[in-house]
Amino acid sequence: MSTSARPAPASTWRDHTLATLAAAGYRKGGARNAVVELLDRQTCALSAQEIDDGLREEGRAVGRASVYRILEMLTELKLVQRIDVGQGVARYERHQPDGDHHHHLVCDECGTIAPFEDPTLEQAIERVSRKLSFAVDEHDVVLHGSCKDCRPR
Amino acid sequence: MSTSARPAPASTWRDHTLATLAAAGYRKGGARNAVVELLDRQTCALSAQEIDDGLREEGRAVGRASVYRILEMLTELKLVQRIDVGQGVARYERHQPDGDHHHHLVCDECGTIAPFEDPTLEQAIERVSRKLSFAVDEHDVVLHGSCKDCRPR
DNA sequence: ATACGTGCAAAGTATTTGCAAACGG
DNA sequence: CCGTTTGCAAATACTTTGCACGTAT
Repeated sequence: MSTSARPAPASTWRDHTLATLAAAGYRKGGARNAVVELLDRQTCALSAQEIDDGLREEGRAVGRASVYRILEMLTELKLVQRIDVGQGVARYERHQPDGDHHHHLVCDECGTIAPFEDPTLEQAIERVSRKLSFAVDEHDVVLHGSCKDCRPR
Repeated sequence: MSTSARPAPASTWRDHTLATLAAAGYRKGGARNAVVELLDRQTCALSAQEIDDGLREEGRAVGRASVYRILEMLTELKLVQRIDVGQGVARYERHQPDGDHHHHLVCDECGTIAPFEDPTLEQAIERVSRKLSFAVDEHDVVLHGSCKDCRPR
C-alpha cells in the first residue's frame, strides 16, 4: 500500500505476513520466520507434519508444538487458511487476500491432493455468501474422487 | 425406481440404505439399524460422538467402536457423506443420490453448523468437475464466518 | 453350528498444553 | 533485563484395532 503503484513481485505474501505480525505487536521469532518462509514457497496446502518435516530436512528444525502454535496464530490473523480435506489431518496454506484463490481435489484412494481453480465457481460462492445470514469470510471447496492414476478408466 | 411413478415418501434414504446393505451381503445388525434410523431422522451432519450420545439418550446405546465401524461402512458404500468442517472432528450425514443436496456454514466463533443450498453453486461445481482429470464423485463446500449471534453487526 | 456383527478396552494419531530455557527488543 | 517465543514432554481428543462374545442365518 505504501511502496509504489505497480504490482509487487512474487513474495508479497511473505512481506505482508511479516508486516502484519509486526503490526500486531509480535516480536520476531526464528521458528516463526522459518515457517513463514516455508509456506511462502509452497504451491499447495501442507499438513503440520509436512511442515515440521520440511523444516527439519532443510536443517531448520523447530518443535512440533511451535509449528502448531504458529499455524494457529497465522490462521487467527487470516494469514493462512486452514483446510480440512477429510483425512483427519488439517492442512494449511497461504491465504490470499485476493487473487490466486484455489480449491482442492482429493483422491480418496491414494490421498493425493491437487489444486484447481475456477472463476465461475468463485463467483457462485460469492453470490450465495451475500445472501446468507452468516458473515462469510472464508470458503473452501473440496472435491472427492479418484485421480487419473487410481482410476485409469 | 420400482415402486411407482410419484415421488416416494420421506424415509426413502432409510429404505435405500437397508436394501443396499442387504444387497451387499451384510447381515442385519442391531447397532447398524440404530445408527441408520438415527441418521435418517437428522437434518444436518452429526459427529460420531453426537451419534453415540444420541443413541445412548434414547436408550439404544452402542459401542463407540461400532459407531465408527458402521459409519466407515456406510461411507464406503456412499450411503453417507463424511464432512470435515475444520474442527478436528468428522461429521456424517445421509448421502442423497440426487436432490436435497446441501452444504455447510460454520461459525468459527461458536462452532455452530448450519446447512444451506444453492442450485447455481451446485451447477458451477458440476461444470468444473467435468473439466478435471479426476473422476469426481462427491463434493463439499464449507463457508466459514460468524453467525448472526456471534457478530451482531 | 458357523461366521458375521458388536462391545469393551487398549493402541494409535493428530493436536494442545505446561513449563523452563533461549532470545529479541 | 523483561517478557515473548520456543522446545520438550506430558496430556488430551478423536479414531482405529484386537479379541471374545452375541446373534442372524
